[in-house]
Amino acid sequence: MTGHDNLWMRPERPARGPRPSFSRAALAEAAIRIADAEGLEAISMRRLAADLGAGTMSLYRYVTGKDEVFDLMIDTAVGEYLPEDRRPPDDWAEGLRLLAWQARRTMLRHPWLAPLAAGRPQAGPNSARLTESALGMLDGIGLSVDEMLTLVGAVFAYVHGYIQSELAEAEAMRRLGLTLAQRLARHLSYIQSLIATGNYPMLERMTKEAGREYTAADDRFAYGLDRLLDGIAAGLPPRGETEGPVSPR
Amino acid sequence: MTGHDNLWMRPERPARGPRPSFSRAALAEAAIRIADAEGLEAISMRRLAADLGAGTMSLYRYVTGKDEVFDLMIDTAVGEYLPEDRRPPDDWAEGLRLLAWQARRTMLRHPWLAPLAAGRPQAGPNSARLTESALGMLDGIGLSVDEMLTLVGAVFAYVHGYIQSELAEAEAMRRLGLTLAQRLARHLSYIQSLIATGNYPMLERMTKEAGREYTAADDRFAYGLDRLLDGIAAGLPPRGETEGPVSPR
DNA sequence: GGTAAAGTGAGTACGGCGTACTCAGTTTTT
DNA sequence: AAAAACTGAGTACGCCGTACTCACTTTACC
Repeated sequence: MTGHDNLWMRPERPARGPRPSFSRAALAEAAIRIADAEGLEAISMRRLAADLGAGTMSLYRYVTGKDEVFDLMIDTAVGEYLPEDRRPPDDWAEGLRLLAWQARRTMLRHPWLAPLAAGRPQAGPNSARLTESALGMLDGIGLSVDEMLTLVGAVFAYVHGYIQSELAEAEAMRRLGLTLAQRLARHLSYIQSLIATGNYPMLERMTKEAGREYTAADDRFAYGLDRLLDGIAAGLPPRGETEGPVSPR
Repeated sequence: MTGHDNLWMRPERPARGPRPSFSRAALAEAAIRIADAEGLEAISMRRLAADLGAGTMSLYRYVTGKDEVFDLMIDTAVGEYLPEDRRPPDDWAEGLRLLAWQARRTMLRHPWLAPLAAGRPQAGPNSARLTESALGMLDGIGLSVDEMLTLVGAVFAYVHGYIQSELAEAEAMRRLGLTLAQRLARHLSYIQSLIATGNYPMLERMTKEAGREYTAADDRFAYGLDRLLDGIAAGLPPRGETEGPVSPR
């Protein structure tokens, strides 16, 4: 036990011995490439090692197990939330909105990210930069740190939840049949049988009226995000005062 | 191919042949019992069959594969969102709030539910009842069906996202060390090393100021939910008019 | 009441997985 | 020169999902 049981505390280069033949970043990149192309399930230690041109068990010199591979992937991808060149807007709500949209774009580009990140707390360097950035946006508007964390947590909860449902929908369509029509027909016949009982008036309306005005996934995402930010803003203390009507506790 | 490739359309009792020795409901219950006690990973076809006192391959008479086991579990658990005895409140926001709280309570009782349900669209009978109920709450306030779906989707996105992060936190604490102190120390030493660079002023404040006022997970959940519902309400068309300032498109 | 359908537990098998362990050999720092 | 830490290769264990067969029992229909 060297005392470094945390991935991010462990030095990447050993004190002595030969130079490792690839880097953590390369490992993360290779894993991300596989997951992007073939899904999360395609990642195995054997496959990853093969892609890196390494022996399977050599990976365990870089990483204590598969979980740390996932940690590396997550933190690398989370880095894409934050473009380094642009400074965040002055308005906190604008800043969080921008962050949310960048997060969504990243999670759509890496469909494995949202489901994977949802299940584990994040502690890597890019996650730290993200937290730093988000909290920085809220600095100076009269909130305590605890309140800031509650507020940011609410926004990210929505973002993660929305994107996961968006991805699940897309994934189901991609997997079963190719066409939307096929997929609907599959479930619709069951829903029709429910409607026939007469106990589902709203579902009946749904089958008849839904889809009249097509709402893009972008717009649905924007709707919830903007309502949430509106509601938060309405509850914040007005400028100069320390207590608002509904501040995040 | 009998034509019933949908689990819910397939008759539970065969037209001929002996009575199956257990029911779909019993299968779902057994799986839920395992997952509640030992986590989702503890569920395997072999284990599930053993618990049911059945041969492993006999399960495939009830279900086409493990995925359908999950579908059964999800739909059974989702049934707990909706207590049958109580009628929903007249106010739509009150109704959705209540539903959200019931969903959260159920997902905390079954920690495997949120991660599992997030990844797949739901099409079972209880999911249908849930959709029916949620849409019914929004009936008569001047929204189209598409708008209702967008609105409900936003609320559930938040609920799912929040609970998953809540569960991830709890899980990480349960798994690593038992105490909160241990877990914090593990990551804190890394965060301290970041702070030492001077580039993370907000993280520095966080380590010093966070936790002054303890915010219960319940309160944080309520905060985001209530802000979201507030924001939605503020955007809805006022009574009697058909166009509001920000209606869900 | 016979027949066909659909259930049953048991067993075998295949290919994949994470990961623990060994080994002989090489590279780098002290 | 010595020690540390890397390397690919190989072996092994115990899980997993699920496909397939077998001899059998139970039930519904004609």
